[in-house]
Formats: sequence, C-alpha cells, structure tokens
Amino acid sequence: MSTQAPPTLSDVARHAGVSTATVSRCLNFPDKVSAATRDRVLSAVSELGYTPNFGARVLAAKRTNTIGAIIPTMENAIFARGLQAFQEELEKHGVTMLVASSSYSQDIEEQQIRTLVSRGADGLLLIGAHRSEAIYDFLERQQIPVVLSWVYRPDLKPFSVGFDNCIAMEELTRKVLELGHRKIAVISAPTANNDRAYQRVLGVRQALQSAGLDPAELLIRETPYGIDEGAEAFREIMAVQDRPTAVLCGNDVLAAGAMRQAREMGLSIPDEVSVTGFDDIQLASIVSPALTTVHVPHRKMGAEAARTLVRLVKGERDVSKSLRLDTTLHLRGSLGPVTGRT
Amino acid sequence: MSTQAPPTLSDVARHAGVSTATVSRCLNFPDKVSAATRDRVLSAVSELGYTPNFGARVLAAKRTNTIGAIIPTMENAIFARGLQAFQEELEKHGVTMLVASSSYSQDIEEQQIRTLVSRGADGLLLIGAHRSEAIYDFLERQQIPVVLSWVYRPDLKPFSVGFDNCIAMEELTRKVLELGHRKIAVISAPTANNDRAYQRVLGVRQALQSAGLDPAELLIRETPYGIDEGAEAFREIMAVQDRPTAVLCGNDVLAAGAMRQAREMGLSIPDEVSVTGFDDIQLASIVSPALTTVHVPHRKMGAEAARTLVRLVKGERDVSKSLRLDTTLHLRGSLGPVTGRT
DNA sequence: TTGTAGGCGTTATCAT
DNA sequence: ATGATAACGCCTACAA
Repeated sequence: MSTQAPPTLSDVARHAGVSTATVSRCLNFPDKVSAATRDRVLSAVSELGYTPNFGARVLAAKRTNTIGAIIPTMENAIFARGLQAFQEELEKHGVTMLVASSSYSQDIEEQQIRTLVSRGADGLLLIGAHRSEAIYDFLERQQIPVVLSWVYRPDLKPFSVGFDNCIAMEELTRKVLELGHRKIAVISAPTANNDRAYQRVLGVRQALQSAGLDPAELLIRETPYGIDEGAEAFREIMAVQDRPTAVLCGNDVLAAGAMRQAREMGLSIPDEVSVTGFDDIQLASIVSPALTTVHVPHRKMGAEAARTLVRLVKGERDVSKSLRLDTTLHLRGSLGPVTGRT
Repeated sequence: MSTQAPPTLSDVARHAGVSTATVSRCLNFPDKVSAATRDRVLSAVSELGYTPNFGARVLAAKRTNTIGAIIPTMENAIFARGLQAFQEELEKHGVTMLVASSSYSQDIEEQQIRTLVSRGADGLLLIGAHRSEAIYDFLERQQIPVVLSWVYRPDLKPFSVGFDNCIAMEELTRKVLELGHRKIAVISAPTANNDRAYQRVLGVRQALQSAGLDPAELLIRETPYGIDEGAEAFREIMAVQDRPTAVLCGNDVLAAGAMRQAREMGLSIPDEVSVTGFDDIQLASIVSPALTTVHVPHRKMGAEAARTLVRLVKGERDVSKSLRLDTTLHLRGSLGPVTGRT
C-alpha cells in the first residue's frame, strides 16, 4: 500500500459530476450555487475527506489569512494575556496567528519581521514604536498593515492600540509624591531601544518637575527585565548613602524581584521602603504585600489590536484609527506613606 | 502611480540574464551554482528587493516550514518558557511557529488541530496525550508528525518529550508524608480531560498507598487552573471539620491562590498548613514563603520537542524516539513538618 | 447557475 | 553548470 495522495478540488469535482469552478464557488460562496448541486458537492467533499490545499489557495487568492505577532518575550506573563485575547479575536475572523519573540532585541525583531512577511503574514502586530526607518520602509513597500501596541502614538503612520506610558507613570509618581516620598529611585529596563521603558521614566521625571523637585536627583538604574535583575538592582540602590524611600519599577517583574530582595535584606515594605510596579500581571496580586501598580487593560488591548488589524487587512483603511486605552492606578499594600527613616 | 506588483522569480531571472531555474537553485542550493552567476543573481535579487512568494513556494515544495503548537493556555506563565524555547529552537532550523491556545478544552483543541493542519502546518506540538481516537486518526491519515509534551508516554504512537507526572507527584507526596503529614488534601485541575492532572492526583494516591494509608481518605477538590479558583478551593477545604495539615496543589498557580487565601484567613504557612505546587514557574520563588514544588525542565522540554519535531518533519522517522526528562523536587519554605494543630 | 481555461510564482526533473 | 518546462491546486474572469 502506497502513500495516498490527498484529494484535490478536481477529484471532488469529478466525484460530484461538476466542474472545479463550481466546487470552488460552493466552498467560498455557498449562496452562488443551487441548493441541489451544493448538497452533491458537499457530500462529495466529506466522502473524500477533502481539505483545501493551503499553498494553492494562498497562491491563487494572494492572502494567507495569517497575522504575525512579535512580542519582546514569552518568558514571563507580561504579554501573555494580551496575546491570548489577540489570538481569540483573530480566530473569530478565521485568521491564524504566527508568533515570534524578540528577546527585547531590535535586531532580532527586524529579522523576525522579515521572516513573518516572507512567510506570508497578511499583517503584523508589533509592540512599541521604536524601530529603524529601514524596517518601517520595508513594511510600507511590502504593503503590510501594521498595528503597534502597548503604546499610543497617533502621530505615527502605523495605527496604534495602547496607552500613554508616560502619563500613566506620571500619575503613579504623583501619588507617590503625595504620600510624602521625596527620595525616589527608579529601576527601569534599558531605555535605549525601548520606548515604553523610556516613556515610563520620563513620566517619573515630569511628575517630579511638576512638583517642583529636581529630576536630576532621581536615582535611575537600568537592567534587563527579570526577577533576579530586579533584585540585584534593588540591592545596589539600597546600598547608597541616603536610601530612597520609594523604588518605582518599570514593570511588575522587576518589582517582584525588588520585593524579594527587600525581604532578604530584612527591609519591611512599605514601612521602610515602598515599591511599585507596572502592568498589573498576576504576580502583582500574589506578592506580599500586594503590589501597587499601573493596571493595563491587557485583554482589551489585544482584542482591539486584532480587530483593527483584521479591518486593515481587509482593506478598510479609512474605518480604523489609533485607539487610546486607559490605564488605572491599582493601589495596594506595597506603597505607603513616608515614615521615619531607617 | 499605481500599486507596484512585487518582483517575481522571473523578474530576477531576466534582470540577471539567467533562467528562473538558476535563480531558484541559487536561492535554495547556493553551492550548485557557479560563483559568478551567483553574484549576478544575488545582486539582482537585492536590486529588485525580491522576496520569494510564500504561497507559490509552498505549493511547489509541499512544505510550509511551519510547525503548529497548541497549548492549553497563554493566560499564565505555565507554558510560556517551554514555548519560548520551542520557538527559538525551531527558528534555528528555519521553521516558523504557529500558536493556538485551547483554554483547556478538548473540543477547541480538536478544532484548532484541524485548522492548523489545513493551514499547512508540517508538524504539531500538543500538550498531554488525552484526546479522541478520531483526532489521532485524522492526524495519521494526514501524515502529520506529532510530538506530545508535558507527558512521557513511550506506549503511544506519537512521540512524547516530557516527564512522568505520576512519579513526580508521588515523590513529592512521599516527602510530605516523611514530614509527618497524614491529613492531606489535593487541589487539582479537572481530571476528566487532562491526563497530566489525572496522573498527578494518581501519584498522590500511590504514595499514600505505599505508605499504608488509605487513599480513599484523601480530600480532593477539582477546579479550573487559576489564582482565584485556587483560593476558593483552599477556603472550602479548610472549612472542613478535621483540617488537612498539607494541601498539595496541581500546579503553582493554584498553589499561589491557596497561599493568598491562607494569608487572608490568617493561617500561617507552613506552621499551620503546608502548601505545595507543581511546575516551578517564576511565581513559585516569588511568593512568601517560597513555594515547594516540582521543578519541570521547561526550556529543555521545549527545545527537545522542537528538535524531535524537526527531525520527524524531515522524514527521519527512525532516528527519533520519545524522550524522558527528569523532574526534581524543589523544597522551599511553604512545606514544613507537622506541628501542633490549630 | 454552471463550465472553460488561463494564471498565480515556485520547484524540480530532465536535457543540454 | 544551466536552461526548458511540466507540474503544484486553486481562483476567477469570461463565456455559455
């Protein structure tokens, strides 16, 4: 017994006694075919166990119904919820998701953009807006619709579905200042290639400025996102002469690391030092005390990005536009008023 | 100015003054072409900004160089690290990953298997082994290589790259018994459609049996994976007459929920009640006290699954076989010896 | 409503 | 080493 070649459109056509065109129509536009033939065709389809050949369909239709998503990391849960919602929404529209993760590297991301495009992605979801002109040019030449997420940048050509990182962080910082903190430190991801991280730090600076404080006195430590990295950064920060009373972290993962380190150093949170995060992932409500953080509407962001992208891919360019979502402050136990110093 | 059609192989051929066959060879088997023509072709490629058409390539080559992965959830980090490693390994081999998540539903998973196959996935990564005969038949008929992960089942036809959930949990339970616990409860995911969950509970039972205890006395509460679900289950469990002294959770997420609830109920861990998890995700080392759990070699499992799948897709059926990985007990603060009851 | 037939862009076989 | 050319399986005017 040899390997059976899968049935093709013309097999079905022969079996049903119609032309290949009719079968194709029957599958793609069922109402353009009489009920009688439709039945005949459909039963032929199921009898033969016919499945359309993907490559052939793509070649002829010039659409893959596939959308690519490139996220900075899958190692932790930061992008997971949004991605899940993104995928669920795409699925509703019969679109499949291709995923790649860039490990927060701009070079890897550009490489992956090219790969996904050559893999026939009809559209792309990218995180943040910071990337080279060259790659944006490439995407434009290739006519690939792009949606940026985790940022809101109505000034850019690609649509974005996200929020204003700077304002969100500014709001949080205002709250911190309100509680009396003056000596503040920031643990941030490297800001050079990461506009979200950059904007968040900027938000802190602006809040200080508005409060009449000197942003230059802000203690900033940059380190890759990670629990251990957050812990180490916290250790170094707390080793300085005049310890900060509040440590604002660029995301919840760094904050979790900072909190672990604080525990190790016997520093009580929030009595001796307050810690805050950003993103509001599960981690934030699990640590003890629970983490004060900026809540990001993960699922909504993912779903809306998917909707926008699907519209763009379908060519409804005029309908869509950038969407700004709101973040909210989630005040929890890790942030408290300034008390007597250690 | 009209929309420019992207350059094709024959455009490149004309530009370089060679045949399309040569261009194709030059791109796919560079060493089967003389250096001179290669240079000419490659410069033509970059001058025109040529990118191969995905659909055409798939149609002609009968391979998409794409592998699908269906995981139960992306909502939390459980599968994230393994998936990242999986993707990184695939990438090394020029293979792209398609992802879908099934929300722990067998029906959704089967649907997605069909979708990914019709999308031309050359192979599939699936989690666990429990699914219908029908879908396994389908995969066999379609000749789609499959690798199962998070389980080790050398008895099945599809290869598996994973570990023995039952033995892992048995080992943990033995440790718990060693510490004097006799009144034990389990919080598990629903075991009906989830062989990993089922095996884990079985492991607890076997350990009890081996220790001469009656498995029938084991208190088991099934609930979907989730922090809140874990918390609620814990609350109910601790409401019984004769409280357990140890609560073994089916995974770290449930355990984190249980710990949160314990805190809320003012129960000290591990003095009044011990809690354990499974998976060893980041969460486990962040909670306080840190969680005793079964460490799973996420990254290794993902990478090995990818390697196996790539080999299978290339047709090296004989070379590969199921791979058993080891889990290890990670003893941390959440598990302690039995002390005076509350 | 249904059928005919050309085309989509590559790959791969077979000559040369 | 290179070139002609026949698939590959489907879609879609266009014709009937």
